[in-house]
Amino acid sequence: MLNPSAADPAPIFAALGDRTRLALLGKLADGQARSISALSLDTALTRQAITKHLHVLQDAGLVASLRVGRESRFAARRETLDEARAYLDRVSAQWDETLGRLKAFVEG
Amino acid sequence: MLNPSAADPAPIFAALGDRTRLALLGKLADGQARSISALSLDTALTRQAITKHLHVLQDAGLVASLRVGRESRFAARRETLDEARAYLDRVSAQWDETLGRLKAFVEG
DNA sequence: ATGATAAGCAACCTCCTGATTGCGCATTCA
DNA sequence: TGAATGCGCAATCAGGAGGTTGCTTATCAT
Repeated sequence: MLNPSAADPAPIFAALGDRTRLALLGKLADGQARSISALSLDTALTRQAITKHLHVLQDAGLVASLRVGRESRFAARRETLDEARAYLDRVSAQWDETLGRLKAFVEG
Repeated sequence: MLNPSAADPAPIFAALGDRTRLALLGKLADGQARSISALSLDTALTRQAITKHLHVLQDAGLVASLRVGRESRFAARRETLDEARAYLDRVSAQWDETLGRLKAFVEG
């Protein structure tokens, strides 16, 4: 299985837990693949910093890369984000089954 | 506004990006409030380690604590998890608007 | 062939994180 | 009152995260 963190969503959330990386995902949200240089524009960070962040996203499965000529293009991956969504939905559903939470909070 | 990270979901995801903390949220998923000691059972970690993780979750707004006698009880907070869900849903919806992503991935 | 552009690699640095240990304080119970 | 329980605080430590700089390699255009 090449899919990273199939049954452990923590690495996915960890990858999402950074402003810069969320911004990168935002830039890739239109579905277009972009080179590292393109993704480094409008950023205070260096190209290498962006590269590292992209690799973190890639290790988490949130983006995929493809080398085209001298540039390597990154695109967002749908599946992994859906994994994270599914996990939160599951937790949320579990919480839904328990009412009177505030009551229990006081009474223990 | 006391609500942490109202417009910046990164800290929420960062808090979720740890196995131990996800496990803690799992234990609290039944809506019951639990003491630190109770949450430290069935764990290889020390009580202090659990305490730190709980504070991380609290700073992110994912749990709330209440001191009762000599114990401090933690309970899951619904709102912040919903924030994270809403964010992922927004991103996902944005991605939905763009078809032919794989096509664009090659063509750039 | 030459120069510019895109990216990779490696070393380095600072700061944060996860975790431990040791101790002290408050609360409950016998 | 005295012992046990639950917790907080502080110091400490190893390792990883985020970021930079410097250099090299590959590709494209002229």
